[in-house]
Amino acid sequence: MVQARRSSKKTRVTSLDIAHRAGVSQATVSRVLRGSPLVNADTRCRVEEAVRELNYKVDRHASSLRTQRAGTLALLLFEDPTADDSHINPFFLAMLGSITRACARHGHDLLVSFQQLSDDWHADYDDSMKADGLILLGYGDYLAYESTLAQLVAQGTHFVRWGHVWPDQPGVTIGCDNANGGRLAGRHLLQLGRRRIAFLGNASDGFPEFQARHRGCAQALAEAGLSLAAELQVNADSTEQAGYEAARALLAHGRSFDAVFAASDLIAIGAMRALQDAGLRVPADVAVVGFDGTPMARFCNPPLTTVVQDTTTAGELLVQALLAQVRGEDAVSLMLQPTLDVRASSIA
Amino acid sequence: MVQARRSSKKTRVTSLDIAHRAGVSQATVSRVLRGSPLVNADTRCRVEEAVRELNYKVDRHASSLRTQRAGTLALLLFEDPTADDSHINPFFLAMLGSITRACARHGHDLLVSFQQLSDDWHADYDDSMKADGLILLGYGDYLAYESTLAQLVAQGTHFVRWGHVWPDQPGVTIGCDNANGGRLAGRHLLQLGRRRIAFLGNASDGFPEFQARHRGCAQALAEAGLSLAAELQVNADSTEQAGYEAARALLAHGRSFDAVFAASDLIAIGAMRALQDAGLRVPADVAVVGFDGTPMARFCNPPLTTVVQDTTTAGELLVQALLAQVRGEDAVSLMLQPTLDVRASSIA
DNA sequence: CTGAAAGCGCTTACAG
DNA sequence: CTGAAAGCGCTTACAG
Repeated sequence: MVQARRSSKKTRVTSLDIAHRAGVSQATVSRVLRGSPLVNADTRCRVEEAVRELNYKVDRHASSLRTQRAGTLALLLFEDPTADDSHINPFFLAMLGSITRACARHGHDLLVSFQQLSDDWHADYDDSMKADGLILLGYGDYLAYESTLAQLVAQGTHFVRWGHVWPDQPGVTIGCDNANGGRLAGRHLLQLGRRRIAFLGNASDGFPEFQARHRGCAQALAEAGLSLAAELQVNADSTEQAGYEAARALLAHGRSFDAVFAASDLIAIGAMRALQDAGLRVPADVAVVGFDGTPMARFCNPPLTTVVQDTTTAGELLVQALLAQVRGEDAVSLMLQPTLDVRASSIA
Repeated sequence: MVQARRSSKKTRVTSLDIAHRAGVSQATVSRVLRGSPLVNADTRCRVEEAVRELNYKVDRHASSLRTQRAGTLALLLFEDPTADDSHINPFFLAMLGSITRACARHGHDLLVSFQQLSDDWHADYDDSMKADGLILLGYGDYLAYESTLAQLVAQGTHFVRWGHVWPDQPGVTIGCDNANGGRLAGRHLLQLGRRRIAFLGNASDGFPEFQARHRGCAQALAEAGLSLAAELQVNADSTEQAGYEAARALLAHGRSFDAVFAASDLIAIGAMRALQDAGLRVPADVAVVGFDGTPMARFCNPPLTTVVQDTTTAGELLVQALLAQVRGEDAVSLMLQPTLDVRASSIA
């Protein structure tokens, strides 16, 4: 099989070309480029000039082959297999953005890959040396891939995960204090005089983040001597469609409620539409609070009160924790504190 | 500087280990893994078994160093320097998603990088062999980087660009038929009986895509013997904020209009808010049409009529065109036809 | 169909 | 401070 060469391109400039031009050995060129202090200032200048003149760039493959380090991290984004093509969860998209920037700040490249939880993805990126470490991001049933995490640890693969933080979890996890986020939402609604709060979102064991949001909200109510009524909880995945349907189900059952705490912004936006379609006013009849702090929350009508996860900090911490591991240092799991953005969906 | 080794990890399995285990030469292992037909079926099986048993993965750096091909594409996303961290244009985020998937389908990895137009980015990814080719995506003033494109061509860098398609452009561009999109929007509004159509978006030479959308809409009006009034055009970047301000400016001037065609969904969503804040009803008083077909368009209130760019097809075509170039084949620029999604922001 | 060997372009002890 | 040399792990003519 004949592969076309990049015919239009001049033959590649190597460190040997630089060495000739600068009148030094190839080893010295390498030292200059790696920033070694063992180089005479004059020599350094000559080499740097040659590098500039010939527009030389170090070959990453040769360098990585030698050093056994890729200078690259891989982001594996796990998607709900049912997700349609254009529909990546906006929260994870925001995370992708902040992780990309964090990688750049730390001088690393980022490989991005979308995966299904069911895939046999494993540590392919790591094993083939494409990346020094993995960042795992995603939704779907946590239980489904817990065993894979243990395997990654056993193999010595460097990785960090964004998600719910448990006490004895395999590997390093950075996550949001979801319970506290739920508490913020609950207290806010209580302050507004709401008493019958519905929770929309899957609160089963496979979805520990949603579960913690639910638990936190329940705690806030308990502090006030109230409780989150079980019949006002409806399961929903994190999609607008699921939120719409969950709110419809709630209405269909004829149960009275004066507030909705949705486990995600998408669910909240879907729920608001269902409420409005049913002739209810938001927030006059039903106050709505979401979770995530996605850009959409500002644009919907009415603008959505939401528990904000700071994706910029999250991305930075994920990258820092991963690079620490790569350097052989210890990294620990930790939780970020969310904040509440109050908008018109909850206050009149 | 002492670098910690990945101490917890067993020493790396190489093709030589596989060769020993399978009782063949290392060269044969490589042949099997590359899918060479010059291997006995039996031998192939033995090698494949050893690969499985030892969980061997080809070292990408060694392979790429030898073949001079990275098996990786790089996506350079150019951002408005003023963009705040969490605020990547949702249209480009959707493109990122579809490009990631398209790369996976074609067996390539994707490196993602955010860049500022002003940066001296150039062809770093290509020169350092990190990627076989570049996908350029972004907004901001086109004129600002046209010369850089010519330079890429001169260097023989493989790249494709998403953007406005001109007749004699350097390199390969895939883009939307923006003029036709503008025509779709214009005709739609005319059909609804609207006559005084405002255009929100920067229609200067530096923004050829917006300009084409404006031109197309003007043509639709011209076909009906009408015209797009110059005093109803207000510049706006593609942000919700800019859309809000542009609509405010329009209202402040006291000019009458019964429809808004916004150059992007973000502009449209901002404009809708400004109109509603001013007590106008959408669409009863003013019909609004956006451009892009972002997910947000469905969620806002009222849901937004918008000219849809098919990001899935766009991503696939970008990757195909780039890989064709990498193989040494010719690739040509082409335009995708947009469609119109009619929603409640234009029809009652 | 298979093996021995060269070589991709670096980095880094080692010797001076 | 600098150079000569080994070697990272592959792929692919070349010879059989």
